[in-house]
Amino acid sequence: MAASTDRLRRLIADEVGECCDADVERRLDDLDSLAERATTDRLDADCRAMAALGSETRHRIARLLATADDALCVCELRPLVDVSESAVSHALSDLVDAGLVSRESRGKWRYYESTPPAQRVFAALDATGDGV
Amino acid sequence: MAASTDRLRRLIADEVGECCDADVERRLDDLDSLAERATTDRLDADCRAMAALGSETRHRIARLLATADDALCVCELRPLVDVSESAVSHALSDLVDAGLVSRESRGKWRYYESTPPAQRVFAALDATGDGV
DNA sequence: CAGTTACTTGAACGTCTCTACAATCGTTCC
DNA sequence: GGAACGATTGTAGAGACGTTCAAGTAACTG
Repeated sequence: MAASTDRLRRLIADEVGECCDADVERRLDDLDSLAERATTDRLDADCRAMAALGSETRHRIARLLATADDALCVCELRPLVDVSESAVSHALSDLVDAGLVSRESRGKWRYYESTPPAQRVFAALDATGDGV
Repeated sequence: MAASTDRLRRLIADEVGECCDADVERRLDDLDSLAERATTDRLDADCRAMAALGSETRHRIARLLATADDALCVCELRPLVDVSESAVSHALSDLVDAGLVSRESRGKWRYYESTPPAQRVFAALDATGDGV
C-alpha cells in the first residue's frame, strides 16, 4: 500500500507540479470509481466470446455464419475451412458455448446460425474509420 | 470432391425433396459466393484483436482503459488487476500490438489509452438485447 | 555520471489449446 | 433390428499462452 501510494504521489506531483495527501486521496477515489464502472457481471462470458473468436478456425466459421443469410450445417462449413470435420464440430460447440452461434437439429442434420451478439461484434470489427 | 458433393446432394435432396446436378452446382456457387463475401483482408488482425481480449487480464485492462476518460499508466493499472507489474506491461504490449490500445511516453511515465476499435468492440458487447 | 525510478524484455515453466484419429451417439431408411 | 449417415465426443500429442523472476533500457535527479 505504502509503496503504491508513493508511486501514485510521485505521478501526481509530476502531472500537476505538486501533490498533497488530498490529491492522492482523490486519485485513489477516481481509480476506485473507474474500477467499479469497468466491472461487468459478464466479464467471464465476454472473455469466452472473445477467446472463441481468437482462433482462426472459429473466427472464420463464425464470420461465415454471420455473413450467410441462412443456417448452415457442418458438411457445408467443412469445405470452407481447411480442417477436419471433427475440428469443425469442436469449433462449433465452442461457439455455441460462447453464445455466438445457435444450433438447431433437423433430421440427420444440424444447422448452425449466427446469433445477434456475434453480428454486433463483427459489425464493430467492420466499422470503417480506423480499422482494427 | 466426389464424397463432399455426394453429401451436399443428399442434403439438398433432404431439404427440397429432390436434387439434380443443377441444384448441386447452384449450392456450390452459393457457398463459393459466401466464402468470398466472408473473406476479409483483416482476418489476421481481427483474430489477434479478439485473442487479445480473450485473456482475462488483457480484457480487464482493455475495459478499464475503454471506460477511463483519460490515459492511464502502468502504476495506476497494476493495483486494479491482480498480477505483477511485468504481466501488466506484457498485457499492454499485446493490446498495443492488437491495435486496441495506444501508448504515449511522457517523461518517465508511459500512458495508455483505448483506441476507437476497442471502444466499438466493447460497445458491441455491452449492447442490450440478448447479452453475450 | 552514478543512482533512482518507471517500465520493458527475455527466459523459463506450468497450463491450456487446437487438431486429428478413433469411437460413439442419434436419426433415418430398409 | 441392422446398416448407412451426419455429427459429436474423448483422447493424446504438439504447440501456444500467461505468468513470474531477473536483467535490461530509458528518463530524470542530484
